[in-house]
Parts: sequence; structure tokens; C-alpha cells
Amino acid sequence: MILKEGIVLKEINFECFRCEKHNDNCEKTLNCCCKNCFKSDDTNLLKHLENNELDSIVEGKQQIRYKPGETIIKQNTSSTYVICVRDGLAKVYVEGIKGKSLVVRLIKKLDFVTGGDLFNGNVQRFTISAVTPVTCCLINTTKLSQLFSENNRFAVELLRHHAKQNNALLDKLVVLTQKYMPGRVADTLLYLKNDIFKTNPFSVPLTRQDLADMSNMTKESLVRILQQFKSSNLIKTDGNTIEILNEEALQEISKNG
Amino acid sequence: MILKEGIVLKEINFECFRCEKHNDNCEKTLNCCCKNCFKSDDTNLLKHLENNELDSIVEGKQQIRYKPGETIIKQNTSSTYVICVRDGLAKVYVEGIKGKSLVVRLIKKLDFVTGGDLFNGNVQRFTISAVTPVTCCLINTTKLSQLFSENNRFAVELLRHHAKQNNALLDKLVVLTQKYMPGRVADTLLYLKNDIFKTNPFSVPLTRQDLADMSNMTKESLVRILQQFKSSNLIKTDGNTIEILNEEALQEISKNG
DNA sequence: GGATAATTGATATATATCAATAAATGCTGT
DNA sequence: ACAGCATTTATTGATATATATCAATTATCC
Repeated sequence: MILKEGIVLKEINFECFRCEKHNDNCEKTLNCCCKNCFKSDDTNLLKHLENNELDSIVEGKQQIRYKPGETIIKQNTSSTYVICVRDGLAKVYVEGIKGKSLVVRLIKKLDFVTGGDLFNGNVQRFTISAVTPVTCCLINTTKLSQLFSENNRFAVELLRHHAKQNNALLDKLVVLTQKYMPGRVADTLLYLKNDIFKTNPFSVPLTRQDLADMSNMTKESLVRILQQFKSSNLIKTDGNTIEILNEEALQEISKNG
Repeated sequence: MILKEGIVLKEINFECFRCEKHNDNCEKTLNCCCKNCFKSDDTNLLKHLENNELDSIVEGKQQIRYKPGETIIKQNTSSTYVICVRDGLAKVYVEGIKGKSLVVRLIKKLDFVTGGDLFNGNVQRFTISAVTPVTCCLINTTKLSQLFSENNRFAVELLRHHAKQNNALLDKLVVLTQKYMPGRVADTLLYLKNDIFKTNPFSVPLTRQDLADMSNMTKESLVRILQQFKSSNLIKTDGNTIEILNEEALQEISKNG
């Protein structure tokens, strides 16, 4: 089954005994099934949906694999999908002025991305591309609004999700415009450790350019700040592995801007 | 009626013949009545609500007047209000690091602001303060979610509104981090002319500091750019009156960063 | 007429740019 | 599997520049 040029939907013929939907390897992993996936997380958008309601949106869902570097959603194209990541890491970024990119967010397992123009023309306002191999589900939004009347807790959940995204953007706006470079790099490092990888040390499948795009600076500047942090014994790096040695100090640097 | 220290609700004893709600001067202006107000604009959040549905949220509504400089919503305080501006101009800004403010948006007649943490703890993530005398309605959000099941078009409308805010923030993020000062000032000027005042010349009830906070720079830098624009005959200023003489050139400057 | 806001100039500094090198990564063919 | 070459990525240094800061003056507004 070919969706669009280059992207081929993996044929799924496995019958999942738990959700009664087509699935791959569902019995073994227990997290590949849509209903499990959707329901397994407290912050999950779809947690309030009843089984039959889930069925209606799961039905048209497409589960796709992307190789590192591949584009999942392209800025300024129209699409009516909500993305749910099942596995892997992807970056959400704005392609800005003169080729500059601004990484707004990293997304990983169970993260949802509801597009910029949801119910509003459906033009995507950012690009999402796979950092590691990514498996994700594309859920068609056209069915979402039908659910609102049946289940108003779902509408509330979706609004909450949007409100959170709004807050995150507002925070980012302040951080990127009002903090000096060391503060921004500190924020990026703490974000990676505490929100994304949740281990220490952690191995980052991102280039220095990516880290710079997250921190709104050039790669050269990022490297220099990283060196400063290293010589101050705040962090230790070995290639793409970063260890945070003094989190309090980084928090302090973040606070001071 | 005293809401909180310093803010006194004006007593309203006028009976509006069109909406049968309490109101002031409704017959004369025809735009002060909630239902008119809510329904008079195409982009209005509440346009899909039926009369009885509107009644339920209008009932607990508070209509308040603010003097220039007064705070309508204070960042980091909890409130469950959605703001609807009936008259005047207010600025929505984030109080950032080391006393720096970032004006995210100006709001005027019929604009809605749904708070940062709607359905999510209700902590406001920005401050709103009156620039001119402002009359606005505070609508309690606790009643909003009840309407979703009755009227799913309303939920869609609210989501659309949030999606738009998201896009605006994303745009602002790019503009403020990737454009040089002239580009940012050009954007601010075009925003004032085309989105806010819709006349040319227009009289801006904002200080240079406010304009600088909108453009993410110091007031000194803003003044200098304004002088540059003046000596290039792109604009003409007389105190707080600004006339845009060459919009195409400003668009070009905006584009080039 | 005193406070606040606007303007202008001189200087400092954070950060980008340019350029050169070093290290890693991927590919090719054997 | 591995050496060797090509390509990308990372690092470091020297320099340029956008922008902030500081200071002084002028205009504006209650």
C-alpha cells in the first residue's frame, strides 16, 4: 500500500487479541496496540474515549515507519493528521528565515502533536522529521470533532493539550529572547535530561546543529558554551553522550539568563 | 460590588430590550449587549451558541471598566475567566526575566483571550493591562465545558481559537529570534496599521517602551530604527501619530529580516 | 514646574560570521 | 571484515557586527 511517493505503509496482518484491531507483534510488546497505546498514559489525549469511540478514529489510522532524517510532516503543506508517536524520537521545528531552523520541541513515545491549523485550514505550521527510526500513527482529525458531542471530556482534553502547547511556546518565547546563550544551553541540557531521556548520562542522537537550533544560536556558539560548561565541571561529554555533573549550577545559570 | 481590591464592578440597571439582559446604554449603541457582541463578528468564539446556551454563560458574566495602566489579568495568578473586550485597547504581555516585558498581542473590541491554563489549573501565563480605558467582560470558564456536549461546533470554535493563538506564537517566535531590528520594527508597524487601527495615519496610545517590548528590543534601539525609517521616507511620525508612507518597502524590510 | 517619556551620542558586549583544522561517519571495493 | 577515501560533523581561533548599556539632553505631560 503506497500512501504517497516514497512512503509505503507496512502491511499489517496480525490480529491483536486485546483490541481486536490489526496490529504487529501486539501480544509480545503489549504497547503496540492502539487502545493500549492511547490509554496507557495519564496525560494521554484520548484517555477519556470509550472503546467504540476509539474504534471510530483508530479505523482510519495509518501506522508508518520513518528512517532517520525523513520528514513526517512538512511545513506549509496541508494535512489533517494528528500525530501520535509510538516509538523513536522526532524533532518539531519551524523552518524560519534564510534557512534557519528553530526546534520547538522533541517528541517521543506517546507524544501527540496536534497541528497548527487544526480545524482551521489544516496547513501545518512546522516540520516534523525523524531523528531516530520513528514509528508513528497518523490519525485523521476529520473524525475528531464528531466525538465532541458524544464525549465532552475528550474536547476538554484536547483543549488542555492546546493550552499546554501554548504555554510551552510562551515559555520558549521568553527563554529564547531574554536569556543569554549559557542560560539557553543550560535549558536545553536540562530539557534533554529531565523531559526527554530521563537518564544521566544520556546519549543524544542529535547533531550540534540540532542542539544549536533548539537553543537559538549557531553551532559554533553552542560548542563554545558546552566547552565552558565542561571546563567548569558542570557537564562531561563524550561524543554524543552527555552527563550532567552539577544540575543545581545549571539551574542557576538558567535562572540568571 | 467589589471583586477584589481596587476593582469595583459597575452596577448595571439598564434592561436591554433585545437580549433581555442587564446592560448599559444598549439601545443606543446596539453593540453593548452580550448577544450582539458575541454574535456580531465572524471570527467570534461564541457564534455557534444558541440563545439559551449563551444565557448560561452570560449569566455569571462580569462587565468591568479599567483605567489606562490598570491590570486586568495578572500573570501567575489563578483565574477562570475568558476575557472578551467590549471597548478599548489592552496589551497582553509576559513578564519575563530581569523585569523585561514581552508584549505578545494587543487586544481590542470583540477580541477574546482564553487563558494559558484553560482547564489546566487556570494559572494565567501572561499579564493583561489596559492601554486606553477598557471595558471588558469576564466570562467564567467553568461553564464552558458543559456546553461541549450540547454544541460541538462551539468546542471546535474554541479549539480553532487556540490553534490560531498557537500559530501566532510560533510566528512571533520566528520573527523575534530570526529577524534583525529593522525587520521587527517593520512588523510592529504593519501590525499596528493593518491589524489594530486599520487606518493610516494612526494614533498609537502606546509608549516607545511598549513598542520596543512588542519588537523585543530596547526603547533606544526602537527610536533609532524609527528615525532611520523616517529619514528614508518610509514613515512619518508626529508624537504618537504614525503614518506609513511606503508599505511595500516595510514589507520588504520585514521579509529580509 | 517637576516628573515622566523621547531622543541622541559614545561605548561596551554578546553573538554571528568567516576560516581553518580535526574528528567522526559513511561508503567503496576488495 | 577492513583499509582507504570522501563527506559530513565538531572544534577552535580571529574578526566583524548587531544590539544593549550608559549618559546626557530635550521634549512632553499632568
